[in-house]
Amino acid sequence: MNRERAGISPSRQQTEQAFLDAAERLLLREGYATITTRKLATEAHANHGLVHYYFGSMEELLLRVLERFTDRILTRQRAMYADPAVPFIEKWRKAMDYIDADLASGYPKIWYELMAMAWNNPDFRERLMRVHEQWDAVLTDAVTIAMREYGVDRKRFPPEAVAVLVRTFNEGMLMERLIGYDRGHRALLKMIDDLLRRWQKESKR
Amino acid sequence: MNRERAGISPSRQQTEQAFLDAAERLLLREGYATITTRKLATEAHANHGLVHYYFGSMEELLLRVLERFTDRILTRQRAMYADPAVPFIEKWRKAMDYIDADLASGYPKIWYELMAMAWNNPDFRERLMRVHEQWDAVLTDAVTIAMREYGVDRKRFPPEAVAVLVRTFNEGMLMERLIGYDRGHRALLKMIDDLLRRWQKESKR
DNA sequence: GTCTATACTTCGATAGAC
DNA sequence: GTCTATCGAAGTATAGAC
Repeated sequence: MNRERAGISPSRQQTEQAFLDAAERLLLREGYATITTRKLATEAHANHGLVHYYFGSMEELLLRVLERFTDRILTRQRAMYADPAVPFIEKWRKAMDYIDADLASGYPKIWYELMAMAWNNPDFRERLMRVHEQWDAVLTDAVTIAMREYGVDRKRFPPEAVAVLVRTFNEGMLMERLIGYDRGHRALLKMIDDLLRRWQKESKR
Repeated sequence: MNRERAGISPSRQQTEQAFLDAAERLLLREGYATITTRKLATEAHANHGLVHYYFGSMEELLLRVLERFTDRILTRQRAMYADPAVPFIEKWRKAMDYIDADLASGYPKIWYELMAMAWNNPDFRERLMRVHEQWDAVLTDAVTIAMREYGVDRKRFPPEAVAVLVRTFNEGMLMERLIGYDRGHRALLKMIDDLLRRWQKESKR
């Protein structure tokens, strides 16, 4: 008897989502390696037989987790960077504010667990490459506009390259924080903020 | 009969190393999640009972892998960056040359598998924090000297922050390559090389 | 649709033969 | 020191009861 006695039986949709939610919590707490159908079912307050009935296998379920999770992230990133009217420095600061909130919510841990699965799974790898492509497009656009806005020399600092720098240093920084290491992170973020502020000010003259 | 018939029985030392080598190969090929004592023993051409006899448990064995691997990396990094007489651009280019060679040899994959284990294991995390500290010290020193050499404004670009940027963007870039994504990487490396070359030339005048 | 019972496999770990 | 046999636990997956 896993469900509340007085409650109405949840729909299949709801139970599926409960499984996906539970899988994210397990990725956050223990990592992908130790997830089993039984543990997942317990976490989701559902029956472990349903995992196979709904998803076929754990592998399929985790692929669904990946898709749902990356959809969510991409939507947010697009919303954050898309508006060309917003000065880049504001987008940047908002993104940096997200870092702390995200670490508290566990987003990065889930993201990197999915990445780690992709290192050893072609289906996951394929999906994550597409996500990176889209994330790349959004960020490159924003950086291109920002550099025009700030009048930075596009020969010396190609927007494409700068966008990659931003993307990769973020990925590296978050990964370091997953092992509890953040030496110099604050100094780096301050350096970048100072730089953006200076450009922002100079471009207004 | 796992060993060659004509050969002399290998020493315990040799067999231990064979286990550690085999573990690295499995990390490279399949990731940490699927390593078992039996698979490891097959890969090492040894008996799976010896894993427990020598190391106590798979956990202990993998911790030994972590220690041996990170020792190797730190030694190389120190050798590469330590000499203050070598111009920074030469160190940098050597480091960038290593990237391709390393990816071919599988070093980064092993490194990130160990990182992924650390996300869910306090002992691993502790060890990797110390490695990052030492790596940080080496790189910060090298960057500090380089920036003095190149006469870069240390107020705007604190060496500590620059070192973190270099470290993190490298980590992020390598991680992207593990999923087969490298869009813009070449452009970014070229941008940095151009910058260093310009500084190098200007500083000689 | 949901859940339990069960088949089958594989794991870590160890006892005991050699 | 090395290897095999084996234990008990836990896994995936499914058949069949409800």
